[in-house]
Amino acid sequence: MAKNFTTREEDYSQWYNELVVKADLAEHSAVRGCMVIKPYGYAIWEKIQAQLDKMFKETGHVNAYFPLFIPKSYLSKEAAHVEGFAKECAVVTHYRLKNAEDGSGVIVDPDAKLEEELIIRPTSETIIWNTYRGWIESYRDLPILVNQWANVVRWEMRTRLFLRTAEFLWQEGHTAHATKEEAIEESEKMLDVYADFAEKWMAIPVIKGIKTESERFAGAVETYCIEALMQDGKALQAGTSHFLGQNFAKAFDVKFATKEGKQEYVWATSWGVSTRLMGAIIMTHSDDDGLVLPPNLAPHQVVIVPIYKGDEQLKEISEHALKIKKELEAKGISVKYDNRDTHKPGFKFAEYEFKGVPVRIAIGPRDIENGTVEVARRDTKEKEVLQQKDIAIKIEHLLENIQTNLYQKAMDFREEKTNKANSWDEFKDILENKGGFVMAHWDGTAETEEKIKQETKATIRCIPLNNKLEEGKCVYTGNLSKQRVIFAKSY
RNA sequence: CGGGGUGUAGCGUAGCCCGGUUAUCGCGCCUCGUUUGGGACGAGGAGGUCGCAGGUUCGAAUCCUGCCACCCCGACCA
Repeated sequence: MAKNFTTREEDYSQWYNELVVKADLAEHSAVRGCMVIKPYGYAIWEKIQAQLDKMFKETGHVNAYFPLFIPKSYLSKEAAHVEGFAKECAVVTHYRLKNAEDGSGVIVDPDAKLEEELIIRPTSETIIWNTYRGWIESYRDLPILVNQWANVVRWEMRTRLFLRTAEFLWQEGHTAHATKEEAIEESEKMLDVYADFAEKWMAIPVIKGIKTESERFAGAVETYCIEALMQDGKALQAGTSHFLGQNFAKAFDVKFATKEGKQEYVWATSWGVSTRLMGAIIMTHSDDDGLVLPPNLAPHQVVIVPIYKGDEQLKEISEHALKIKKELEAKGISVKYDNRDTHKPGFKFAEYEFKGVPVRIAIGPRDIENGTVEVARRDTKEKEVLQQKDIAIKIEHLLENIQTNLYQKAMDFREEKTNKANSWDEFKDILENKGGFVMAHWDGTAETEEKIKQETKATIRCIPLNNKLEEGKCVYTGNLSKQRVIFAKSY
């Protein structure tokens, strides 16, 4: 049953389909590439949501909700934006069905054609900036720091479970500011929030950087990103934050009166992360035995499995188990006590390993006798027998330990897979044989970037923030370069 | 949209080339019993428009034609 899940993206698909966070691809072609997120998978998303939402609020943001439908004309107001999204939009053209005259079912009523087509949001900049025009008159109305939890649709030609689905869940922050400096500060601040979340909660090390012009968000002046490295050596963009300049303010005519009484265009940012993060967690930590969840995001941090013969023994063991459960819960640890009598302990052990529960406690007659429990950690598969006394504090430390260990393991892996290339041959060799991040000099032109992509499939993931400046020669053209940038094959 | 591949039970499959009883096997599911410290065992049972439509034939999962769907690779992208 165990397959080499850690090396190839296709194998992860089997994962999803078999047990873990099953994403059923709908059978009908029209909804091909959409996910059904099963309860256990959704519980992980809820944990992600809860923590991010807290961090957004701590940085002064509030939630709001904007329409799913965007009038077509809105989308066409910002030139670069429409160019970036036009090719992947789902369009609503009618508002009514009727019975077919030949009785063959329902058909679209041709009389119910919309005057103006509606686009199902691929992102909400346009409708939000159209709304902001009415909210902003004076510098006193600024800043606006709004976030939206929503679903969006991008009609991708090719979908990949979790990483690129036709419909996905995300949050999108849209802020408006009086000054350029404040807006830039906001986009950098939110990038820090994302990086913090990735490292402390998902246990995924990320590199903060800015995108090159060709990889920049459609309509942005600057795109900041966090880049993570998956176990198969491919890079994954885990989050983005954009400094939008005055592009959307100009497109939607959003001006404010300054203290001096002058009319000026508003400065904007937008930032988002999506259900792709769940893919990142799976592809960073999973092993051949299944999912491995970081304790901070696991729906159940601890599972207790009783081992017993007969109802009487179960009753006695349950008393101990529930007492331990209570003690753990008092420390804020989420615990599941699995007393189902329809499955044997061995089956449960395997099942929770597959689901990535960080810590498993087994308790049976032997333990009752000795006042012990058997504690197994998911990340290393190590087991030890511990005294029930003070178990809560031990488990608390163990969970912290697992969280740190997962991060360190991922960090070690990334460092091993980050290499410098000083020649074109070396560059190609690393990409082909080692994978991972390649630090190389680049002459700064989009042409060179494009040629490298054509020849190797690798793209510039980002130019790291606070990058070390060093003189060098472009790995492809030999032209002068002032710094190394990060190349990788990516999802 | 281009190139390749595949459709048989909830999942994974054999059979197809070379047409012939009641469509194979494993997992899963149901019942009963024995089990329960690492995915239990035995016995019995349920479950099928063989992707769809047409054709050839005494007879089609198997041969022919058309259609549909899905998967993989590429362009696009969080």
